[in-house]
Amino acid sequence: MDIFANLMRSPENLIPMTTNSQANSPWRSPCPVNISLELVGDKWALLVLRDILFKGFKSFKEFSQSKERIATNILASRLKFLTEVGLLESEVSEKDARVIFYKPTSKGLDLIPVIVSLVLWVDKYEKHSVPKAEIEWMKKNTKKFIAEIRAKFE
Amino acid sequence: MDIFANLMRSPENLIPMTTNSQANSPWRSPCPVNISLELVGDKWALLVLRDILFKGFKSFKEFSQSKERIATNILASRLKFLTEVGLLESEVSEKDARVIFYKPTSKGLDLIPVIVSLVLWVDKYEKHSVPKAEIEWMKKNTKKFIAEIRAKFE
DNA sequence: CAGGATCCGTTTCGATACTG
DNA sequence: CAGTATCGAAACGGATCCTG
Repeated sequence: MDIFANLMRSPENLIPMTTNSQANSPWRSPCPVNISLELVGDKWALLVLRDILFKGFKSFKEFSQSKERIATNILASRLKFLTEVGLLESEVSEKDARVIFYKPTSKGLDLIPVIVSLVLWVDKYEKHSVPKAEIEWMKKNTKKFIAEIRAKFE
Repeated sequence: MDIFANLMRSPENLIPMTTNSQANSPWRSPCPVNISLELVGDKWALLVLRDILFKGFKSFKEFSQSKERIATNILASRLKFLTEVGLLESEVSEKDARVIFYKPTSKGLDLIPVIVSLVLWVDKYEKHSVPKAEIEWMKKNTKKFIAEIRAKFE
């Protein structure tokens, strides 16, 4: 997991803008478009977040049994990473001391709109083997939808 | 670039839902949350898109000179991939036959909202070394902002 | 049995040199 | 200018092992 350590150490992961002399650019001054490489650059990070936010997964076991079959070592590293950057927090189950529950922080919950907009894009252009009605509702009531999911964790 | 070939071949890249028996899930039926792994799982794909959509980059040279210093072989593979999946299209410059211009397709333009929501999230939580005023305008006039960028390519 | 660490072969990345 | 070719470094991921 050296890559994450490096990303965290360096401010470069926040992709600063280059000079903006491009004619086609909509910006007058330096382009304020920062993308978090640490987050979007990893196949599993956003995936774990989706499992938590939209599927209600909480424990290591649930994540590992997800259809994508993430390897346990990879999963462990991602949970650790997401916790370290403040997107998730963990707590030991009261009922079973072996079980650790992961839940999104406020910062993590604020990613819901990002995932939602991505989901809507995917639905428009890629295979959708999922209920059309719910996607439609999600599209028409985006804010409410986001609020509802948020409410489940607060 | 075998990974992309495989992703394209397999419908698995559209992360189908597992059974949804989780108590905390907001879904009644299979969760319609598909994320395009091929796109978000790669550090460079979204980055190239950002350079095109928000910085107005067009040519191989411009991308390669971007601050993140993407290696030329990686850049070539990503441009090829993004073109193959229909997010970009290329055309040879009329002025210089050596130069190839890449521009977003309609499908690519539809990703603007995704990137915008990500940018707003990043601005809220990560270092912002960019004009606050423009981010604020972008936040308050999101739709107009998106439309303006779109208009530059249509 | 849950969470996760270790080992290790395989795949992918990415810096540089090089080519049409 | 727009890419390939090469090759060492890094990450993946499956199996297995460890610990409470």
